[in-house]
Amino acid sequence: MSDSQKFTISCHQCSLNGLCIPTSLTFDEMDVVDAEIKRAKPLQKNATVFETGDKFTSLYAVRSGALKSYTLDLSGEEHVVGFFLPGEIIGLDAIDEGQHPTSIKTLETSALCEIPFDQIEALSKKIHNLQTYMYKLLSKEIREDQQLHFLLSKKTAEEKIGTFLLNLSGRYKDRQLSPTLFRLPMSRTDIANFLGLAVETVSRVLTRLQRQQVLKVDGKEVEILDHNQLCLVAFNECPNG
Amino acid sequence: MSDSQKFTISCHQCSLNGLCIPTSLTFDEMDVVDAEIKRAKPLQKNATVFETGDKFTSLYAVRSGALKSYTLDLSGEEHVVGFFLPGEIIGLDAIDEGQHPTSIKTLETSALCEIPFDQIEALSKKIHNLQTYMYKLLSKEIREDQQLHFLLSKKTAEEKIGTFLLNLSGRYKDRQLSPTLFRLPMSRTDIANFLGLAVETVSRVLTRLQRQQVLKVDGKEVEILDHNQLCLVAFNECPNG
DNA sequence: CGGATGGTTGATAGTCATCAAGATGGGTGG
DNA sequence: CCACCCATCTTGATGACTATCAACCATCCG
Repeated sequence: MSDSQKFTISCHQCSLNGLCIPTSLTFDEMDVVDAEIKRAKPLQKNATVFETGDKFTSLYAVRSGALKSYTLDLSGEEHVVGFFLPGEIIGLDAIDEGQHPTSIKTLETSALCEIPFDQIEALSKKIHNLQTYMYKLLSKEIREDQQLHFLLSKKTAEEKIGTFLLNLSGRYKDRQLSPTLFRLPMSRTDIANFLGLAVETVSRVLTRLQRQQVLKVDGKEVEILDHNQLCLVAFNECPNG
Repeated sequence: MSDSQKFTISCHQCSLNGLCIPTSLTFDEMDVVDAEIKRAKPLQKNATVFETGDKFTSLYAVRSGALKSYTLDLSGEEHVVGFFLPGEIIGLDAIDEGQHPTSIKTLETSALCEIPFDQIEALSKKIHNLQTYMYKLLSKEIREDQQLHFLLSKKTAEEKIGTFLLNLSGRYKDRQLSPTLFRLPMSRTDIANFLGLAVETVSRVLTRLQRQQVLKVDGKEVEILDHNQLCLVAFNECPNG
């Protein structure tokens, strides 16, 4: 198999699994899009993809692994902005100013697809669904940020952590992975930082939920034992009544 | 002057002041865009523009006034998601799902331009700068939400309110209004709700900042007396060293 | 004038941060 | 292969910030 063939195949996977463009691109259109997506580049744990202030040229689709985005304030304190799992797109916050407002680091060995943004701009004028996809992708991020806003401003520590776990669970489920048994790719410190809590609080809540038979926690391994109860903790409500 | 002429003129203002498309549309292109923007519709105080779950068809550019977006949780509690001032665009969070995740109410008499989204989609394939503008607009919102995330998860009540006031100040300044003397269009309750604080805390912080000669507060009228000091309160830092 | 809404002020209590110390565990080098 | 070490995590004790409860004041409007 020639190198360019492998490339095309890997990039078809990008379109289908990585970029997740959901519908109705023709195969020809997919080829055009794929041709612009650069080969996935593998990165070790703790590698920096880009840093605050770096020039923005490309979006990145996560193929495998997990990453965090963060900023540093003047006193050097880290602020975790979000986490990225396979299938998610990195860099949407950088389009506006042409430089990245956040830094990105891998939390474990990861692979990314680089997608030059000027190509997206050019192609999205020709391929209607790609433009629609981009608008929806950006809009979805805004909507999710609003939910996060609610989480951070109104919820207790227990609700925050419950919601966080359910969110991760849902994202794993979307990727055909187990929604009840998974591994936290990030440290307790990162979780605490992201949720605006102290590490100690995260630790305490997790052990409390474990004592209550809602979770089983072993280091980074988490098993959701009682999904309904976890929903109650997170939302004060339960999907089945 | 014919009705259609008036329409065009009002809509040129939309492009320049309302939509704030910053650069390089030709006059012909502006005419095309403007032709699709519906006449500003005036709304009284406390009017509902749309509600959670309503079908999404248009974005709205604020021409005058002020609005808030909010959701209601199951117990009927309101959660204020954000505020909109003249020149800002409402509805970006609705593109993804095709229905509005939030409700919008006017905080005072306001006027909006309705911009059908299918027209934006169609035109942004023809007019490069419009597509770029839309990408940047959406991206900017994401970036600002990240800053809000930081505000809510890490800052104290005083820092939150200081930052909130400076944010408003900046937005008024962008609109050629006084950045030091302005009127809060929203109630203390809305501010508290938005920032994840109790009304009492907002009230206390405002009076404290007034005692410290940082602000002058009279009901909804606010005057920033000591901008540097307010920056210190908000960010622990001061623009001039 | 009186009720309603919104805002301010005071007293108390609860949640969570902070400080401190111990436990666990993964990685490295001897 | 083991021992050590550093980072991460957990657990406990204390205290601070801010929510809550309660009362009072101002303003608006019928």
